[in-house]
Amino acid sequence: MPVSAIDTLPEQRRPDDRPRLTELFLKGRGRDTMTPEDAATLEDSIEEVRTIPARTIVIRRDERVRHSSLLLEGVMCRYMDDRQGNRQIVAFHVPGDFVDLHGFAMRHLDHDVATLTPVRVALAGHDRLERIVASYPRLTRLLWFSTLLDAAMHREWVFRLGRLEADGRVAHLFCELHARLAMVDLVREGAFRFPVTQIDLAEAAGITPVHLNRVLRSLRERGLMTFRSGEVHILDLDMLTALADFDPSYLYGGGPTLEKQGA
Amino acid sequence: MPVSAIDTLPEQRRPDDRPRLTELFLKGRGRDTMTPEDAATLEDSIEEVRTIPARTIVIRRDERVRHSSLLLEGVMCRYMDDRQGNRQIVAFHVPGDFVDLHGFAMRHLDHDVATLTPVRVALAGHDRLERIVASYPRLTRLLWFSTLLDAAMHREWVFRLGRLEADGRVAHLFCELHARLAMVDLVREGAFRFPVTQIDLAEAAGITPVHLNRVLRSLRERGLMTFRSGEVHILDLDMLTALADFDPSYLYGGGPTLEKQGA
DNA sequence: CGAGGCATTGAGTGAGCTCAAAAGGCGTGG
DNA sequence: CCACGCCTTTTGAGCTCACTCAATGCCTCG
Repeated sequence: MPVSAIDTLPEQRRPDDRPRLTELFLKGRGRDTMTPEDAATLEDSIEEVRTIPARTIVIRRDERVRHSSLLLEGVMCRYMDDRQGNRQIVAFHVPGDFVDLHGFAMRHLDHDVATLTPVRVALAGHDRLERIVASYPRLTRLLWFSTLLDAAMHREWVFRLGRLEADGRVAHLFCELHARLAMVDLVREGAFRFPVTQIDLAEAAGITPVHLNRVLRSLRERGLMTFRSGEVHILDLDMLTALADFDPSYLYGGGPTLEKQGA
Repeated sequence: MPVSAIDTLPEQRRPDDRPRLTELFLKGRGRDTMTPEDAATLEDSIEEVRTIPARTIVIRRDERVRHSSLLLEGVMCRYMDDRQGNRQIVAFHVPGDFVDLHGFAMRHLDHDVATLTPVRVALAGHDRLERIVASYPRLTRLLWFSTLLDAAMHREWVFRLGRLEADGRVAHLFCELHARLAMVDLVREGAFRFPVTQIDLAEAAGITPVHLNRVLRSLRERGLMTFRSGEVHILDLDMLTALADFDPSYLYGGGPTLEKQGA
């Protein structure tokens, strides 16, 4: 359903918003270990800010990419289609996520990237990232780490799809979104906006839209959560967590350096 | 079932096997873009070679890690257990894979790592990798890329579990293994060794061992492939590929620089 | 030779699917 | 402003794939 064409509305970058654009990057995951110089360097890698409409394909698989997108506002996703056109969403992205940073090291992607809502993204040029890798090892490791966070989420999705039943999958999905959005301060009293369709959720949970609808009804009737017109209300996080077998530690709250045990 | 305890048998490193240990790393995926100096530097990061028995847990989740393992021989896996003890394998590893290189940038892992067969691994110290990041940007990007390859495989597993039915999942798994093992020259006339149990395969495919067994029978009866006593024979790769909706491009044969299309 | 793990097969059950239909929401054009 | 159309959401009915439970055979190893 996403129409192609990158209808971009380039914005003017004002000098005074310099330290602003990347402020959500790795927030709650070790951003604070970044030196002011690292932060400024990262900020300098942003060449442009774009506004993109909802339901737009931003990058097609196999396409050569020359910049990476830091999501500032809105929701994006990455997905793959099978031969019959059935879609599997492999990642949701929320503000603060470097959506396609892996495109820097991979040169081209193995999946499509699209917006689900209208978004604002900050574009980091790969030539500038190249300079970071050449001269800022600590920042380089943080960028690397952030792509590994995505990999950790992928693993958790594998777990979700491999081991959980439909209600657990949906619960897990919302537990993850709740935790991730909370880290960038987008949750208010257990509620957050996530304006996607039930079809999108079904394509991420690996179930049919019809069954997803039934699962949502069940979760609502059990008093665990509601999803209505893009608004999520978590009513019983403990029960939802238990149903999802959810353990947020894969999100690396605190960042890479936070140790759990000795040895 | 894997017993804990790292029963390691440290080997003596002979000076003459210097250029040998890392020779499978990124083979078929841009290893050739590595300069001799890069290759030597990588080789120098290896501190030790270990032999580890089958069914041994090598790294437990949350454990602080100080070196990363390049698999030389054998099969390893990464997995996560749910609260009831059901296991989901999230990755298989074959020779040439840097099994837990992500542990370098993450400091601790969100899953366990175990051997499935007896293995030989080369251990790269994180302090030496740190020096690579500080001084060898091109090699750093290749290391980064190799962790992103794992992420790409994770995504494909998400697709497999989210969109395929049991026979497709199993077919996909074997298509991937076939392609990956072929890259490191471990396939002979469509046959390769993969000495794991049907239980392991089931834990990777997200189905029960009983059903996996039925699927294997079906694939065998349809003349697509056989799996017997750790030996895989691909009999009809085209049909298997079609059944699996398999497209090997996510394995980045040729490496990061190989472009597919312009723009 | 016995024990334990793995592989295999059967029978019955159930979660999630397909097919189908209808209601609600929203934007566009007459 | 209303009507239409399209997409999304919702619900029902029947079916199927994969599950559970169970039993048996096989193979390896002590």
